[in-house]
Amino acid sequence: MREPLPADMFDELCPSSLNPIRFGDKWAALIIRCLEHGPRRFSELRVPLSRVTPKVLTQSLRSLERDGLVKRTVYAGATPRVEYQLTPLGRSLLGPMASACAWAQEHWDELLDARESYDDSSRLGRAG
Amino acid sequence: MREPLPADMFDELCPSSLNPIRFGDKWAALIIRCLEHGPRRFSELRVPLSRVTPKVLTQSLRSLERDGLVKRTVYAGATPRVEYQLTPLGRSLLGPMASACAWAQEHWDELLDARESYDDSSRLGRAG
DNA sequence: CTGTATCCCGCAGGATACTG
DNA sequence: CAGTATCCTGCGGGATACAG
Repeated sequence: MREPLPADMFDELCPSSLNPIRFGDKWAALIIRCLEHGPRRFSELRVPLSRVTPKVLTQSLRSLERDGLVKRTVYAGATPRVEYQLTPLGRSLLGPMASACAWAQEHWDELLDARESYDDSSRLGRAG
Repeated sequence: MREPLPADMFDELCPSSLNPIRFGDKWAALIIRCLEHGPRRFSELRVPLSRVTPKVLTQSLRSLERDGLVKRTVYAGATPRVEYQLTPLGRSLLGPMASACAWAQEHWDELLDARESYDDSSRLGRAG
């Protein structure tokens, strides 16, 4: 209950200071879930991710590709056709993500309540 | 393998567009792990989180407190003494976080390798 | 259809110094 | 000891338009 903490968490724990725990950029997790049940084309992804501009979607996909989580396949033909799919490495993230997702489902209300009462008492306590 | 995706992932899946999956701000996950084995004082947190300025550490802690994940306790006395500890809600995050952490430990090398070969072929392929 | 090209901006987060 | 106060910066990410 009172062992000293390691001197530098950045060297001691997960590589790169545990930042992979954030699962990449803002849309990465959502994209991965969109690919969970099979390959999708760019335009197919744009539907559920309607709030993401094509530029940003491309950015995120490139980043995922770079990290070996997603594979991009171009099919030759008259009209462009590109498919994105999870690599085995990408699939291996589904477990942890499901775990985080379940947490959110289960505790989201608590978190919102906490937030609300914190804000309330701040407003009252400091009258502003 | 080709069911259509839900129209808007933001309404369909985890609350707030799955963003809780990012576990808060840049340092949140690290802080939570620092509190895993019991309450810590501000200055105790500063040691392992030596790269985080006091301002930012305070910010993150406040945010965690606001979300009901961390409890802040002030002990009266001659000199200031403040302790931070996980709430039950905060503890409930340890599971998912451990899962994400284990993933990072296990697959970090693969990810780095992927990144490297992606960057290499970009450099060669486009000669830039 | 699958993206780039530009331009733009808020704000998380860092540096540094100071306080009760 | 446990923070604030200020100032500053990068860049993630959005809007809009265009291209192969």
